[in-house]
Amino acid sequence: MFSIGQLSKQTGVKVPTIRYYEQVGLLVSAGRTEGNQRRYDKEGLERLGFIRHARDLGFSIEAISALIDLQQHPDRSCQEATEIAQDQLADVREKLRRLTALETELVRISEGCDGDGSSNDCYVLTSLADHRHCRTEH
Amino acid sequence: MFSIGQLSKQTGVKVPTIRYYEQVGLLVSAGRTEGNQRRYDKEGLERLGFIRHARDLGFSIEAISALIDLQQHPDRSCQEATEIAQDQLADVREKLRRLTALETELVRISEGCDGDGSSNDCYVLTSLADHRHCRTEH
DNA sequence: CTTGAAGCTCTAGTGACTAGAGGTTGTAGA
DNA sequence: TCTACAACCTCTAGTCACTAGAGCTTCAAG
Repeated sequence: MFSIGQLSKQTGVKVPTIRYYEQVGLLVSAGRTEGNQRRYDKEGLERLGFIRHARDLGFSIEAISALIDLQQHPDRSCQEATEIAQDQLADVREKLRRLTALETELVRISEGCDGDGSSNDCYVLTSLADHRHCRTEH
Repeated sequence: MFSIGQLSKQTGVKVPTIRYYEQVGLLVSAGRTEGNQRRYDKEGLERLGFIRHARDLGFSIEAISALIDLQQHPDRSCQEATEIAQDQLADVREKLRRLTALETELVRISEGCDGDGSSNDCYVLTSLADHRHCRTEH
């Protein structure tokens, strides 16, 4: 049996975050000692590991809830799980596309200015003032 | 002179967002009509355009505040502006790095599963349950 | 002069936590 | 067995950048 602090160390999830996950229903309410402190078993540890990993991959709390539901109903087709993962992938790809465009613009903006001179004619500022200078859509 | 609605249409920034920008000090308080409605001139329009563009590029409200301060003190060196832009670029690059790793994992996870079978042995779920399957750091 | 779109302020909600106050429990060492 | 104190508890409020809604007032076209 682990205390919340031990669970935190093993998973890398901060203590208040673990309590938050319980509050929003992502973790089942843990058992308690007589003095009202949370105690976790191996299952709790694994569950939190799953959540941690999914959060690292950018899944929302809502999506993770749905995935956990699926885990607990092994009779249901895993098509839903695949859909959630593919939605997430589409999301990540869209973000990549946008960030790549932003990188292009930021490089252009940063390189135009050598850091000398007054901000009067600073390339960073004039670039930001006028979208028409941009090479990409964003 | 423009009403807040006209300003919104011209810049693509929503009306409540414009009021929010004023509230947090990003936009100088607009002049008002006798009936207390906001009226903007060309300068207000340009300022909001600047903010819009910088937000699109991912700059925080705080960073934009700093950039606007610099615009209003043309005597100050633009080194600060360049620094802000380069910080933002570093930030974007870090996000790109992480997202690229996530994309790799998500492709691996999504492709492992054909959507058939029960969630009992769904590859998506087992992959998320065990970080050790991952090919990349994240 | 009427109508209704557009404006106003204020409060509260979003997601995923994080921080702090103020009190209680568990446990290691004396 | 006692004592210290780290770790735990709950609760409220704050973060960021908005967004939504209630309930009211003003502007401008017909």
